[in-house]
Amino acid sequence: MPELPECEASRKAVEAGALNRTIEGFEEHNTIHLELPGPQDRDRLKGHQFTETHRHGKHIFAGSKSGPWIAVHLGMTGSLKTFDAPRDLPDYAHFIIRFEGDRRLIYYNPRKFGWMRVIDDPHDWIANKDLGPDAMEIGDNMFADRIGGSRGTVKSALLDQKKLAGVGNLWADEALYRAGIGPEVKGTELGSDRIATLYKEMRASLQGVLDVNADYGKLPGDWLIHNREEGADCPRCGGTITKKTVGGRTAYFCPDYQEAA
DNA sequence: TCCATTGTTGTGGG
DNA sequence: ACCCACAACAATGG
Repeated sequence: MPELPECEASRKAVEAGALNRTIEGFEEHNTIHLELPGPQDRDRLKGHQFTETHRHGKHIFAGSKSGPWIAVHLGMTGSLKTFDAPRDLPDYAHFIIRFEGDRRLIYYNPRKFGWMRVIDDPHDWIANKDLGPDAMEIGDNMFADRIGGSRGTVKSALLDQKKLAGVGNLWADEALYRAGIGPEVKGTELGSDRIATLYKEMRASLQGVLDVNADYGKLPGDWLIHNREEGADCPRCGGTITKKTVGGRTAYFCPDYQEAA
């Protein structure tokens, strides 16, 4: 799932392979129902270069001081990669920006939930979107206010992009697991100690995934990510991993390791 | 056939 | 007015 660390891996791919080259053209394949830049926006991009990238939560941006920017949302299955004149692209390489020298930036998205738009400025755009602070940028006090002040479940609060941008279903579960907090605990039931623990463990979860560039196979075996199956043994206490819908999403957690209230 | 995933949107309750 | 919960929607493969 492209959450903050996976989006960061895509941002890095853009940073490494798609900067400082003039945009020459576009290709698209099987793009029905996928929101992409239209003819006018493509004309705006053509002839410009991307010179910098930015990421906020699950949104990725590329552009330059004076030129247009692209804003990208990867939905649930998207990714960005660069190639030199690739052949044999899969069907889900839906949109391609072609730069000088045959370099290509490819927007993959098998499930087609997601989009790419052309915008003027990422910081203005973020400010107008009612997005919360990035989960790796937010400070401990603001985290405590936003998550601890939530009357709903702590899991719903972590997933709310207006409170905190970047955490999705997988890493919300991982953070709660590490913190020993049940997903159905209310934000307002968390004391300052447990909020502080959750803040620390959320950062540790995200940083751990960032450190392996979102290659899950490189994460330690005692992470919940490797045990997201009903009835699996909890790698930390020997309890049983349980599956339950919380806040409309599937939560996996260990009722023994994670306190209910 | 149903389920899983995401953000958005609309509705309704407190 | 605000906060929160829930359902529906989009595409697709398992």
